[in-house]
Amino acid sequence: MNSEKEFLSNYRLEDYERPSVTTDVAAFMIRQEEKSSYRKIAENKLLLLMIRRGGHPFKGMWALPGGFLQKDETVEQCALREITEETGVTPASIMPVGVYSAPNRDPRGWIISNAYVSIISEESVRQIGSDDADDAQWFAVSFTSDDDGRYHLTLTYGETELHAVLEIESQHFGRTAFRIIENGGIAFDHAAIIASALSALRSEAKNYDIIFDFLPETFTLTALQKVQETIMNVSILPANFRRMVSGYVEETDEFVRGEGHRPAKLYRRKQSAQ
Amino acid sequence: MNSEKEFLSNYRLEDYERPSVTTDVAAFMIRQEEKSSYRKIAENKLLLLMIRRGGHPFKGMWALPGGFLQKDETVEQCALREITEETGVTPASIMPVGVYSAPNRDPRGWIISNAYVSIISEESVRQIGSDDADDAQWFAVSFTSDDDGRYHLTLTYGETELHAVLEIESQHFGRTAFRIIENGGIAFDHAAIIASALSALRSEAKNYDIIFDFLPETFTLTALQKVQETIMNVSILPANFRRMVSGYVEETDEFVRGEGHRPAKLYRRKQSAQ
DNA sequence: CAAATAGTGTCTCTAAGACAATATCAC
DNA sequence: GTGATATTGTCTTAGAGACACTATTTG
Repeated sequence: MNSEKEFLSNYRLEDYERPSVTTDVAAFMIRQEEKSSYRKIAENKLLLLMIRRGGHPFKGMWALPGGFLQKDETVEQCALREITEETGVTPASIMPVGVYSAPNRDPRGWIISNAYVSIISEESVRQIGSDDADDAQWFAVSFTSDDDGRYHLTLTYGETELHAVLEIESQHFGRTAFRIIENGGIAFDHAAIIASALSALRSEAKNYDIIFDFLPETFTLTALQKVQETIMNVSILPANFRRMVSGYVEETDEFVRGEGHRPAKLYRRKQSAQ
Repeated sequence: MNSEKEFLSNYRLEDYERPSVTTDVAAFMIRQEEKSSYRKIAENKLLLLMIRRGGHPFKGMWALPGGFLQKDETVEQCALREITEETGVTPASIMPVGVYSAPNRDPRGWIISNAYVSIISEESVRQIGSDDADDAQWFAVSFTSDDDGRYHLTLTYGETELHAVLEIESQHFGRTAFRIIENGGIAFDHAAIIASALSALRSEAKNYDIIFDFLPETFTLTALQKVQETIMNVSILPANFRRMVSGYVEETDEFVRGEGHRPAKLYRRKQSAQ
């Protein structure tokens, strides 16, 4: 009969084969485009951070930022660390989207990935600036479904356009897992991760949980509405949007002036549970 | 300059330290209790499968069924395999609830766990029977919150009562992650996994996605309502429940007779997307 | 008939969508 | 004043909760 102490000192985890564990992070940001004319409102674009792979495998293709789990951290901390290393910015929010563990998903061997989605405000990126080499870029995202139940993910940066085709594999919680039909030049199974991350983003945006993370501390309700419309890919009547978020925001005394029309009151997120 | 082939043949994953990866599964079942009197309807109990640990660490304490990930399977397949090995039954449904990777969560070393929740119908268990040793048992589950924002998880089997206290750590999607205040005799961090699994179960039950998995192919609407009430821990007016699920079910020609009151029509789940 | 569940009809209330109207600035 | 956005008010409609009522069986 062993004591627990004896047992543990004799225990050899190394006797069993183990996978390598990584995290891959889909980091999203919303950028205001150029105003088409003064006094018109700026359009928003949803952007995703991608890294061009410098080495094999999938050399030269684009992939999500990610890296190996270290012994002294949780997978969530690992995901945060990856984004901070890559952008210099700590994300406003981060959440898991799934585990990818198909035996042949990585040609280097047995590697399973914990996928996360994170949100970065444009403001924080502007403050830090970007000293990235040109191997890290923000791609504009488009994600739509056609009549055949297929989903089209298009990432655009300058002349580069990556177009992946996917279909639904399973649905749990508000989340959807996808199967890749064409990876469109996106490395590994990352096209599926990105699609799943987008569906997670939309699911969370439904109850206004995460849209604030794209904006600075204070914001106009119109700016908040544009974020919601950009993520959900819908358009909302201002009167209805204001009523729906009214429980989640509180007024400040500040106004935004000088835009060529009626000044807009600045709001901040209400902390109390609605 | 290497070719991809050369690169891969020289690649040594073993150069990096790797964690062991397990899955732990919270398997739920709903059992009809004895009728208090003839012609009265039977009450339901929510049950959770637990295993008494035969070895160190946490020897003699109760834990979720689980095991190490094998090289030729996904984590989801691993979870399915564990439940089938333990019960002889393939779950009607299975879904992920989170990854547990705190560095010191397992005294044996660096072990991260993929947690799943699965649903088993009482019918399937009754058909297979249980040849388990007495180290695998179904515990009755109670999960409530008090006014201080604390959550109380109570597992009962015969004389054995395990009572854990938890609080909310984070909320994403419909899911909630918990922090353990007292583990109540539940091994590892499994009390937190169970709490999270229950919140996942409730979240999924909201839109009637999983309640059918607790029942046989055909069922009465009252039986379906009892399942919903048991999981959500609420009571619903029959008229309203019938209206709400009407889009998810379709009639059969069968009736249940001989219960001392008006016969109930049997329904089955409607396959078409509502 | 009594006890019990099965099943239907309808009133109310809330929240979301549609739309009209007013307010306020920069030029 | 004009062009643009900011903000408010209200009509309509869909869906959930409450509740009263009818239907059908076994003993």
